[in-house]
Amino acid sequence: MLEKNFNPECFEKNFSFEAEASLKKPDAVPFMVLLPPPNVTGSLHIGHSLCYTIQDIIARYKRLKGYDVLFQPGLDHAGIVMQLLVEKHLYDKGVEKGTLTRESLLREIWLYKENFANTIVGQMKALGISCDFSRQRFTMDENSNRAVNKIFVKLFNDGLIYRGKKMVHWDPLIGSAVSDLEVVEKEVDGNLWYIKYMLADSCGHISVATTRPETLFGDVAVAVNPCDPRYKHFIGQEVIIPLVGRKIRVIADDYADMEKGTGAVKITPAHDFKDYEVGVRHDLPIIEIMNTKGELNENVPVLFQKMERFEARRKVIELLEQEGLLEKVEKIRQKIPYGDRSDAVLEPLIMCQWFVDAKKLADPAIKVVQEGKTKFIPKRWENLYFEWLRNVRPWCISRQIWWGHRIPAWYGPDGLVFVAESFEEARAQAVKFYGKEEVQLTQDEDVLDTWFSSGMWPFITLGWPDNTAELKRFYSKMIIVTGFDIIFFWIARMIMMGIYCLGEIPFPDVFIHGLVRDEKGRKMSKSKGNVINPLDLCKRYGADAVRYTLVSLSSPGRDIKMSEQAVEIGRNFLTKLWNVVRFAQMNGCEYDRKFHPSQASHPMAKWIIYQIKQMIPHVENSMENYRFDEVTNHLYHCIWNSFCDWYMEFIKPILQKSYSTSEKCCDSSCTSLQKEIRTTTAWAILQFLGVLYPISPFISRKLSAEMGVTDMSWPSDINVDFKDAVEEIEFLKTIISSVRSVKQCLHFPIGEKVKIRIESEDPKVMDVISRHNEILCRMAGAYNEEISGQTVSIVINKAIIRIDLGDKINIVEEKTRLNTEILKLKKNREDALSRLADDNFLNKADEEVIQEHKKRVNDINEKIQKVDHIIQCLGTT
RNA sequence: GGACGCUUAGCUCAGCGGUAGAGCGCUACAUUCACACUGUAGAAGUCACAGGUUCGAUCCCUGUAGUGUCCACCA
Repeated sequence: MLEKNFNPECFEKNFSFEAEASLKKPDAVPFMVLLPPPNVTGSLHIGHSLCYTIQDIIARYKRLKGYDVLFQPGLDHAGIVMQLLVEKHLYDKGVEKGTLTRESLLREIWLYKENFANTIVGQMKALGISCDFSRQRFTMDENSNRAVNKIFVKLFNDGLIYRGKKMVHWDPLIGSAVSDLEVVEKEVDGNLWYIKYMLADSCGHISVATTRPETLFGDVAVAVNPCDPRYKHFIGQEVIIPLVGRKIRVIADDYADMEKGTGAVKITPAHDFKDYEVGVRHDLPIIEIMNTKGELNENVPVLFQKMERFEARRKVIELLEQEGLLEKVEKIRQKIPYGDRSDAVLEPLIMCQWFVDAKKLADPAIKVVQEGKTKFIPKRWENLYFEWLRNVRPWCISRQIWWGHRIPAWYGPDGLVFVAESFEEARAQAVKFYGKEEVQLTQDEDVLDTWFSSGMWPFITLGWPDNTAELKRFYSKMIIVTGFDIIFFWIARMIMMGIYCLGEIPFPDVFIHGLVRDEKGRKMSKSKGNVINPLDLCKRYGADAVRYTLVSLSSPGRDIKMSEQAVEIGRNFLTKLWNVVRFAQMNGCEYDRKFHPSQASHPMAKWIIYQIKQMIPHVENSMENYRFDEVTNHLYHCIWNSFCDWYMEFIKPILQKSYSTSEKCCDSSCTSLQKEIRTTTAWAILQFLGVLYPISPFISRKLSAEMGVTDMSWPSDINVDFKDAVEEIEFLKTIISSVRSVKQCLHFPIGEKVKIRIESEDPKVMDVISRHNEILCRMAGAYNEEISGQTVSIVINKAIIRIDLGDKINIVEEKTRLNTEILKLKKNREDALSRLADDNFLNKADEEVIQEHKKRVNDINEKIQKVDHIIQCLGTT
């Protein structure tokens, strides 16, 4: 028997879903949910909870629907993030950064990796995620490493990977290059300094505005717009760089914007992306003035050498001011690029790095989405995807850190590079190339961008490059669920890599969910202190409630405003369910496997069966469309409003034993009626639990087990036609609600029963009333008997319900109420009639709509007639 | 600067070419009946604004305003 209090903590921990997660159905249709691998560093945040819950719902639903589901978990090695984190941990333990060798640092990181991984798996299990943990993968597994090398070599041989000297975003704090995507622009307060560059051959100067005066040491020109009348005569002249005295030429280039600054801009090709392009156009020299630590190098005056970049900036300004070369300073808001992981100001530096020519990979990836082979849901995210891929730039994939896939490239003594899947192969290449027995080779020090291997996730998790059975069975049959923020980082690259490596799309559907924000709509962040920890919530409210709440709030293309209070939505609903099941249990509702809904005879049983029959296709439709908010909505109303509020109240007298003895209309089948109701009730509950199971699996399992059913199953087709019974019950519901409403509106004491009388010329209506008289009176708080004197009357379909409210009734008010009602009815009738009088409407509207309007008019007429009649009666009494 | 969203009840959000919906909140009543994490009833909306298409627009189109996000941008 269920405990009185619904306490998820007591039973959630007892359930493990590993058995069903690893269950294989070789004869069924394969379907795969590919879990985006969380960073091995992380613990799960509320965004993960939503993402994983959605995937778990899909996986469980598909399992119930008979698919052979592979729900594949894994972890990402998270190169830079992981190395930074472990270095910090070690630092806290007293290990200075830079004192460990490559090998010893990697050893340490692997140890941490094991710990972190266990934490994440534990958290996922607590949330009830039913992925197959026996198939847990890691981006640095043995086969993944082989895959990475193999693809690197293939891309290299195809000319799609190259090593070259280019300008990259450099993170001085991490000491590594990063890709464009790892740059975040932040708007900050800054200064715009106006500096005088004196003319070399005559007096006068050109003023140049800059936000980075320290880079003047690397200046090689000053550019002005060829159309700018202010500077036309300066073109070709020489100016002197302040503090260094080097002469540079004034050049004409469209790049100089007449509106910005002074219209003259200093050109520093070694330290600015745009300036670099100008330098190339004008064949200007490149002067690098900064080292990889962000300090000025030997190409600047001695005073500045080894000076940190921001210190150098202050010093430059100070000296310029002393020399009277600083014209003015302007306070501005400016956007500055920061590293997304280090939060350090990035420097554009020219360096030798490895790049992927993403442009060539992008074209087929654009095509498959255009052709609808891969679909984004909601569709509008495709725009973002196209936009990025069409403008994709070379992808810098080398990172100057140690944790990650080491680049499979080896250098000969003369610096020549040999790219191969292994050292042995590289050596063989080198031996052949140099024609010597022994060649000294050194491997490239760099590792690959984490996203390089993440891009292969769909197939390395299935065992590629080995030709496994899983690969054959599940590749391109999977769904990806993720947030829009990694469409570029991950989705685009998986599609590119998938097509390039296997010649086939990895997945037909990409479902993009919204971001989880705080209750005010702000992004959650540690610094704001508005982070909601999902595991705390699970502890307090239960994982089921958290899961239910998250998806009930998630609508397509919209972010979710989440608060702790919101979880009460799920908690309250599940408590209600718990209680109603407990009540059913207390009343001997037992599941009977042999029961079929078509056997039901009692109208209320038929009614609830019908409600469930109606709900199932709605839920299925919503599931197929990834509308989990709709799924919860359908369930909520069917369980709470239909089942608890109406059905349960309705059958209470039947369930409770005394009913069977006092009920007169029943013959010996009384106990069989009771049995039918009990069985129907249990059956209904199990249908609900089956539908709820994908969303809130713990409680579904728990309650199911209480009903003696251990296997969860999706409701099978309910093929019944209970139209008459449904109409009958709906009619009763309206009467009950209306009587209640009249009683309360006129302040009739709630606890007191009111006298009612129901009249109708239709014998069918009177039959319904007499059959359900007892429950009708019970639920309406009334008793049905002769009434003499004043009544309030309401019209429902073909019946008039007269209610005796004693001294609460005021004839004048009652007449007013009825007259107002007639006015309202007439207004509605007028609306409909005016449409029906319009030829345009009659000619052009759908026949169905016209009929509907006609019926509306008829119904209203009938009702007006009855209400009118009531008013007449009031007048005469 | 470019692109994409959003604007519906006090709040959070569904919806839809044919009489405007839910949850929460609010108001009144009920006090131990499975459930106060409850029940019953109720109030509450110019569907941002202006045009257009249509027999009919909250819904489709155009524009305006407000708001949010992403991309680009170190003068």
